[in-house]
Amino acid sequence: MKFSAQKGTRDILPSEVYRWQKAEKTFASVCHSFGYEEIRIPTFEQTDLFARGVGDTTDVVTKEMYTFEDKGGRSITLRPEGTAGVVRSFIENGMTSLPSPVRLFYNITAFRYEKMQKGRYREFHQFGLEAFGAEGPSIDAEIISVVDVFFKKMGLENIALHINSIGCPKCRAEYNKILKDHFRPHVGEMCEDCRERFERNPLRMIDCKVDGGKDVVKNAPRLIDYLCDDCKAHFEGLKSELDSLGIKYGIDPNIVRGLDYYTRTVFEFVSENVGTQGTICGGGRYDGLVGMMDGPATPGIGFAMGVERLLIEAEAQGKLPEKEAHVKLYIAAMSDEAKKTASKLCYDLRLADIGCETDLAGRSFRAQMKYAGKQEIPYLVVIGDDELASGEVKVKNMASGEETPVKLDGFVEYCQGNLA
RNA sequence: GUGGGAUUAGUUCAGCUGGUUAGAGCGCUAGUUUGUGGCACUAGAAAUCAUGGGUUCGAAUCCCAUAUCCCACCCCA
Repeated sequence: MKFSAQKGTRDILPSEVYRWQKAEKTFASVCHSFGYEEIRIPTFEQTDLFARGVGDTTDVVTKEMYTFEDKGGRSITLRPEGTAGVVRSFIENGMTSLPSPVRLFYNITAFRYEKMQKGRYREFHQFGLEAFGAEGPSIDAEIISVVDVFFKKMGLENIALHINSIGCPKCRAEYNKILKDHFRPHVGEMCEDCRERFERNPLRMIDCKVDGGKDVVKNAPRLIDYLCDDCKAHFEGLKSELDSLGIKYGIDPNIVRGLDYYTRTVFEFVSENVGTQGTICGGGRYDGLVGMMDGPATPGIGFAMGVERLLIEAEAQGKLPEKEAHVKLYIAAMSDEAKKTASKLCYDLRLADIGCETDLAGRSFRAQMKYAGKQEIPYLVVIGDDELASGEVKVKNMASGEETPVKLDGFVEYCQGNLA
């Protein structure tokens, strides 16, 4: 019986983990530069949190959650996204009384039971952030610019930003009526899902891939044309802030977002390179969510970015980072006596944060050289009888072939200053 | 949940219409006399041909089922 990684999960091996580390470091640093602080939340929560927070009619909640009963009889769910947990933590830990906006970012794994394909896994990684307590459109522009700056720091270009407004409960109720009036005569011709959507959430009929080509859908009234005055002003405000930041965007009235908590601003960063799962990053405002979770009414906004998709995009754009050499120096030893010296030297180097290796396998000198070459270790030192006698070694730069004599006494100090 | 394609050494693949001991490149191990790597040469390890059935004198090859992977629908990050 051979074990294998479970469907929809994958190992991130040393040969690619450095890409993840680069992205994680960059994301954290960009977030910090905007005043966002990292939060780490639990991997699982009580099931109701997601049912209420994400919306109990959404696909994510109805068919994609990893839910189980624990030994104490509690219904537990592996988080399918980050926002609900962060909101819970925000309320539970009294962050509502912190000066606003409260800015939080996170780097999490999330779990959805889905049929996998390109850029879509059952266990996947998200970078995300949430900002609480800011009502005006400036914060909307700010979190969009976090993504924009992050992409730039990753060297990525041409990832299209689409924005839309889906209004507040007030204008949405109004619009739903108008939309239903529009679709009512045609419901019979629409797909099964749409007939269901007509009752539950007519907004989503516009987004339908099956009926999308039909005139009824194309000519459907757009929510964005029926926003209330406040929502309209908010959206205009966002556009003008983005303009003044020089961030390009397109308005896509079809962005609906499948999570129930969104209000007003919704946006996506979309790429052609990721397959049909083109959305690298999606987010929006959720002004009702904190209140819905029994916290004090607090506006909120956030986004989540699919790290797998981000890295697919980086690869497509040829912007994967260089792998850095953790081991800087190889010490080849020619005798048992030399090996003792080499081991001690390595020990001291490591205390000084300098990565190094020496032979453990009892390999021949030649084989040691071969190993160091294959590992592409950038510097080499040979220790034999001559070196032991003279107390001096030659540090060879493998790229240039250049050799520098260095006394064993003070060797660590030399390495600290001179190994690139 | 619905479709399409795939599954042969660690890895990337070859193996024609079923015919004796299943191959290659890369990688790995060792060696090419213990003083300078990547190259080259030599040798070696490594595959119950995804799993389970079936057809056949004979199956990696044909059929069925299952699993997994990839892609699309759907949904989303």
